[in-house]
Amino acid sequence: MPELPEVEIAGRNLVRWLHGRRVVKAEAEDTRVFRGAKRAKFSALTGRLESLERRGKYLLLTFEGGRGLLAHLGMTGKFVHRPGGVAELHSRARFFLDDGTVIHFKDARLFGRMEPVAAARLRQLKAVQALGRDPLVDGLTPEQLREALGRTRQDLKVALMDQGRVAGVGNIYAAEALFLAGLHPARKPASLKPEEWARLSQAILDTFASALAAEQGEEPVYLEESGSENTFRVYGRADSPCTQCGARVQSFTQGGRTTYFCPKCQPKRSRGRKR
DNA sequence: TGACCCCTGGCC
DNA sequence: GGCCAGGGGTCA
Repeated sequence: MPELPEVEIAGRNLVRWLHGRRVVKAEAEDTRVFRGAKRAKFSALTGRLESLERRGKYLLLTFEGGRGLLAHLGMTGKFVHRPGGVAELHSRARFFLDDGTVIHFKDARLFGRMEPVAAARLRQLKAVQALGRDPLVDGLTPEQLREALGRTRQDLKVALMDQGRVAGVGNIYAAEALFLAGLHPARKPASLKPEEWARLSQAILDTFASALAAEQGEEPVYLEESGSENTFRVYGRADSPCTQCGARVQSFTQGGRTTYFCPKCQPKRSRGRKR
């Protein structure tokens, strides 16, 4: 399931696959992925891809002729590039290219979103306007992170996952970044010291950077898909020994989602960190 | 802020 | 057979 790094890779793949090629036909299934948007509008997404931008977990695509597409992968969405004439399980929309290949948008659970809209309106869409700072696009200094999270009374991890504060951090990378920073997920943002903001902003950037470096594959594999392996430091490791200190990793529910953390590496009380 | 909803599939 | 899942949206 895609968070910022996976969406970034999806965008890079699309750009690569469409480079120097044209979409000769676009077609979509009648699914809730299109949120009531007219399928005919999707069919109009032909020609060259003029630009592609990622904001948080959203992709903003502009095709020639001023036609745009807002895409969100949801929990199980992905783009794949296939030879023509190959059926693809859960394919919800397809771009047929002038070299005979096909780009499928697959989505088993239909939590994804594909919204054809005039390119000029892409950035004005409410979903895009509501996004907070994107760490990779806009940068993320300790001060900017504190500015984005510091005034809420939500738990630190819940605030981190709020797309209106920082865009692109989901459940997995929130857990990973907090572990890297040595911060308990239930800390209150107001209690963080300057050095803790610094550790956290750096941890977010590092977590994304290493995920991006590891995911330079042709095709994304999400955790929980068959054949996938848990390479995360704490995420999904409840009751297993911490990869850093050996203490038992714990989990609890926070904001409706499961949080994983190491009680020893991420103490509830603020404390200096050994170096 | 929290509860529930949308869906299907994989795992125990 | 039941539980769980990394997304967001909406409602009270």
